[in-house]
Amino acid sequence: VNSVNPMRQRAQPRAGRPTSGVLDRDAIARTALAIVDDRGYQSLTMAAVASTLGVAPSALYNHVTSKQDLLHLVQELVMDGVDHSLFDSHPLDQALRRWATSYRDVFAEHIPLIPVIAVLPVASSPRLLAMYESVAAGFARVGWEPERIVPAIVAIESFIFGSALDASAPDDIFEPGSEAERVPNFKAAIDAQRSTGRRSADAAFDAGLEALVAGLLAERTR
Amino acid sequence: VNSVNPMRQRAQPRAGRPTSGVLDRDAIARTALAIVDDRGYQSLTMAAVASTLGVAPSALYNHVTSKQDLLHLVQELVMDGVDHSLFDSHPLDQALRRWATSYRDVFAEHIPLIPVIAVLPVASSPRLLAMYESVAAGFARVGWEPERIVPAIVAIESFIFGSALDASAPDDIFEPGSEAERVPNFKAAIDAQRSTGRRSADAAFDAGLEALVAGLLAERTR
DNA sequence: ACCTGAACACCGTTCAAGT
DNA sequence: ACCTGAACACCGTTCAAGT
Repeated sequence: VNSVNPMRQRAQPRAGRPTSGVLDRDAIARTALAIVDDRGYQSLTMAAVASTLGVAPSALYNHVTSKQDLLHLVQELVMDGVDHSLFDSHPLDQALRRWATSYRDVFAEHIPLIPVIAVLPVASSPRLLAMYESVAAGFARVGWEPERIVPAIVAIESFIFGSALDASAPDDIFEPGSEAERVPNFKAAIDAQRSTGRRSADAAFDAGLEALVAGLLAERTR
Repeated sequence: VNSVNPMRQRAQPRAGRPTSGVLDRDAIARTALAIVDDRGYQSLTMAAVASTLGVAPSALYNHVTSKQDLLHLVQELVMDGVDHSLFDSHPLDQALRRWATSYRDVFAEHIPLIPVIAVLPVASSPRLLAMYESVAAGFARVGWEPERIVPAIVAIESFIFGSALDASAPDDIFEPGSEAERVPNFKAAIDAQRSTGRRSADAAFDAGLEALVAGLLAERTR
């Protein structure tokens, strides 16, 4: 309005290319992860990421193509917590257990990434690809038939994703309530499990992982 | 505007209580399911349900408390496709296979319901409760220790949900692309699996289900 | 009791204008 | 090349007004 207005000198950035690059994909990804870690996925909006970085939401689109793309970046960071280091130094069953447990624990904290990773082409995720190579090598080393390796990996991964989902649910969802006397077998099973003092999600993960690993590694004669 | 305007006589409903009850929870649920079945979950909006029923979106809130509540109703309809009828007439392993397969097939078509059902209190879903009773009775009948039944059910269910997610993914996501020579074991496993001609999701479900059922039903001596 | 219509508080995303 | 700011096309949900 006033061309000599001293307010023209401002701390706030104006439109136009900034002198220093304020944004890049890595900074955006880390900011997104920080938001998720302390406020959860429902708080992860493009506006929240932008405001944390001190830019307008539209500025993000110079670096990421979409929110889906942003979630891919977060997934890549989060995959760091999955431990597939044991496959070249330990027995297969031990390496599988360690891998599966760390994988479940990571994704139990990142449920909304599960649908993202499930449809993500592995070629676009270096860490996912490195993980699959480690696990595949672990199976190959003990002489598995090549065509059975991918199904085994996918089966364990499916169990992991389902278990992560389950681990994030409240503890009391199995309470049959007023219908208890109409489902006596289920009610008895619930009460018996609860009396062990363990979370049913944890007991289920342990029992399922043992069964799956034992079942897969057992010699088959069909 | 004009008090003698003949347009006051209209086909469109006005505000106020209609002479016949046009809406109820069941009609809303069936309309929602119909939209999902032929246009998918991304088309399931409160506005779409309302417009199909010929009402304003806000009218739905006289019958459902939220979209989450609407999804519960859809889940209840969809659970009808899960077959838990074999547990009182067939061997446990056969009943488990039939149950798991139908359960996976249903939820592969209803992926967005998986997070809904994972946190849904069973007391609020009669069909979910009936299903758990059947499965629990199946385990009890063959003499399982009561405290092991719920973990076994939850483990299989976790595998089912993960497998449903996996079944909905595109077929070519495992293609390592330009990174192929850096992941030789994984590449070889992918090629070997593909040469079998089966979808890896289906091979994984079969292998995993066999391993899980065999592993769970095997006598344990720890 | 149960509808309409207007409004609210968000979303992700696009794009012209600026430097 | 990379930012701002305005705008768009949605969402789910609330609520006063009406019958």
